Amino acid sequence: MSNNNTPKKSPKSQESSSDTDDLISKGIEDEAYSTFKAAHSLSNIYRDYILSSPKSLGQHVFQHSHSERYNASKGSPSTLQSYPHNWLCPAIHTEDSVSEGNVISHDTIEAAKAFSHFVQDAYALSQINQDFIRHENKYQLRLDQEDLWAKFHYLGNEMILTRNGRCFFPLIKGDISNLDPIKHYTIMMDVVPVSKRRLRFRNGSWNYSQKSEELSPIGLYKMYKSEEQATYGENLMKNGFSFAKAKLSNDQGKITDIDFSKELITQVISEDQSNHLIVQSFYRYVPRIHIVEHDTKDLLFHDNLLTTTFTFQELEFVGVTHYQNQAVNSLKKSYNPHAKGFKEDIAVEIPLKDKWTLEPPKIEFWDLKSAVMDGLRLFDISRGNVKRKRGEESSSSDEEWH
DNA sequence: GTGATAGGTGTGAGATCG
DNA sequence: CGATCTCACACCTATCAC
Repeated sequence: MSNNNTPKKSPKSQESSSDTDDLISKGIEDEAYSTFKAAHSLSNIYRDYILSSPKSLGQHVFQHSHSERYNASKGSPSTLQSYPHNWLCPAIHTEDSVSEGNVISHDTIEAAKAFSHFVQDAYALSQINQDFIRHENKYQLRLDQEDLWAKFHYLGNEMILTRNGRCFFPLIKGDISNLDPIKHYTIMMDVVPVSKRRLRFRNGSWNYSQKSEELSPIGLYKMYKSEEQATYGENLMKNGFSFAKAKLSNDQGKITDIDFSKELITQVISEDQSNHLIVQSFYRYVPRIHIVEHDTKDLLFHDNLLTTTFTFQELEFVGVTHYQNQAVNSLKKSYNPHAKGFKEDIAVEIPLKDKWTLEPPKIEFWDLKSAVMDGLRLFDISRGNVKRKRGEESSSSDEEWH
């Protein structure tokens, strides 16, 4: 695409796909067009939410605005509407268009505005549906080897990353109760960044790196299905769930970019069938476990799928290629049966307790699309942040992040 | 129970990167 | 030159067929 024709119509999401095609045929400068396309696609998704599921969208926007508070001087959902459009859509702009001072086309800005209008509409709807936001979770999720997770968390857990993928240890598996025995459920997991900045292990503890490090984009955000595919609640309650085959990899060659022209949810959940979750070393992540409820055996992405998300802070880990903390290394060797050959006689120093238990998890109740969008947003922020120029580092602390 | 095979571990030397 | 990554390796468990 090389000519300079700019479309006269603003790319509002109400436009049909033929309008989009029209824009393509008229031609827009490459980078601006890809940005516009992403924004346009997001606008459509938000419009769909408003039309089909105002309640769940309200919840998502509440989460969205709430967690974006580090961008605002003082953030709360009630201040959302008072912010300018570009505050509401940080994920729309490509890093290059913003951080390197390139001119953003009129179309990009219009698309961004269209997007944020929908966000604002959705937020207004959420005000009417506060009861949904206050929904009380009914499921109960228990992790296996709770005590072990708690001990690793006490030390500051690390997970080894390899090109070919390395399993989590302890394994992420457990039991669920209070499901409807005759309904279908799919259990999913994603791994999202907790910190915006790179870490270093110095003098026996993890600290945030002082250097402004240029890191490659993290790439693919992925929602990983458990080994138990869609099944009846009865089976899940009997057999539990397991992510024992999920592996962590640092091989960015395995990353495929998300194509915003496709149906986003379908793409994120079903296209990549490998068991690899790609993360970067020396960043802190946390796995989230999602219980997705659906009426039929097939997981229909376009339906309004009730999703309950559990985040245990004790599952946080730093991705590493070699263990940094000797105590974590020793504890892994003590408990992982596959590392028996390296087991040491010296016990790791951990305070004695009657029982090591987990804190109650953070529970979010929304629909699957919102959960996926939230995961994408977290990765986008991480990506945008590492590309930020020196001196433009957000003044927000990482304590604010979580 | 036994043996074969596949695959999950941490190790450490050397390679690579900035 | 230090920090980080890669790979082959020994050692182990898990699974399967017999």
